[in-house]
Amino acid sequence: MVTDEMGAVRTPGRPRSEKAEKAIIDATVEMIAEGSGVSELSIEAIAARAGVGKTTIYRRWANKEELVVDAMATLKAPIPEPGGVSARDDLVSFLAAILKETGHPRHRCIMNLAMSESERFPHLLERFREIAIQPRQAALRSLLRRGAQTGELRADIDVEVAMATLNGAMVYFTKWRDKDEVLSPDLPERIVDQVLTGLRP
Amino acid sequence: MVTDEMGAVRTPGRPRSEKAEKAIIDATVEMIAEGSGVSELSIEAIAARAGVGKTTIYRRWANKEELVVDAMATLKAPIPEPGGVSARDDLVSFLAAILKETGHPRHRCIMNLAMSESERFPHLLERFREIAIQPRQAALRSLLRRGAQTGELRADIDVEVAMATLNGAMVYFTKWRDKDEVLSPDLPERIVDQVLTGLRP
DNA sequence: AAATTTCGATACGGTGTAGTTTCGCAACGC
DNA sequence: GCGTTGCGAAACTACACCGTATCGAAATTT
Repeated sequence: MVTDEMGAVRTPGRPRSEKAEKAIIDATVEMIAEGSGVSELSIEAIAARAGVGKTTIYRRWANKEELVVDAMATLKAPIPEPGGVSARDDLVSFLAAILKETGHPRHRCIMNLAMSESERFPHLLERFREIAIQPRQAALRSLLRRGAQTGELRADIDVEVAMATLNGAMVYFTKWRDKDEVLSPDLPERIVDQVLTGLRP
Repeated sequence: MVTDEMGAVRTPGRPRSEKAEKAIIDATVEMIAEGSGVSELSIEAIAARAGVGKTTIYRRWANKEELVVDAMATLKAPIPEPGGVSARDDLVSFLAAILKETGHPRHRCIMNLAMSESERFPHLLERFREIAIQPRQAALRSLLRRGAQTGELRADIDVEVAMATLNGAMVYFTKWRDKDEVLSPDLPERIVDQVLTGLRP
């Protein structure tokens, strides 16, 4: 018996292939990114795409949902950087980062699942909150709090509502715009400036 | 050969049953409202639920997507009433109407489809825009324009961004709140007031 | 070398659905 | 009454996928 560098016991026999594991998860992520819902995802298709036997999948995951959950867990939330000069600039950068992500298939993957299937797959929803929603909410919240402290924003702002308007506006544009309507790249600025300034004269 | 009151030619033989047609569409809507995605909907299940032979469905619709499209077409956009005293009140009423709808299964049906499957089913997306998005956008847009005309809002507001923040904020709360977090009923007011006032001191 | 475990491949029985066809009956115009 | 068409029910063929089992080869410990 042998222990690896982590101190874990290594059992005899051929070790599990990390390459296969990665290929399986990659295939899963790709297929979701291409628009497959969880229910359309078949183990057979994943195995074929990953160039792997079905056995290799079943040996590692008990069911589809767990595989998808693990696949999502590999998609790290890209850290939105807080380090700007003003709250306004930080907010613009934050929204710009989100806008940029939506073009990336990996995060379209997260989005698709979040929007559609989270209701039917509770574990998935849980993991999704953890990976995608909460980090961003936390970042945005601290941005707003800091702005309120420095006096750039009112001290009594409703942070949750502010988060909803900013974040919601981006989602609205990226998900519900007309099919071939182009997103103007200054969207983040327009949104932030309007939210900061308000609509009243 | 006979013509009905619309002047259309009535072919010989037994006429198609409107009752069956309604039952089919109702069953479809119900199942979607309960969380079925388009791909999970089976013609067989619809037929069984509607108390109808599969033949009766296939005779009318060539495929599932067309059936779903027709089913959605029966869900009228509930007219958001414009007749308030101030732009602020109108906006609050508008958001309140949307909030109320989200509790209603029929509109959860629309929402679910819109969020999830619209990318994969272009006809569906098209119809969804027509039924759900465009009427609301139009109503909200005219509300904002009117507010700008009366001077209650600035004359130079970015209407599209304003729509996105208001509408997006509601969607954000209704879709992405924590599972058992309750929606405070004054949400529409909080959103509208913040969007109108802005975040700056 | 022997034992053990995983690998990809393939095959298997079982289930669910698609879409078609057939049946006997019902509803309509002629 | 007759011809036509729609009706619900059932049977049918054809897949796709599930989850398991089996295979010979490969990788690793003992």
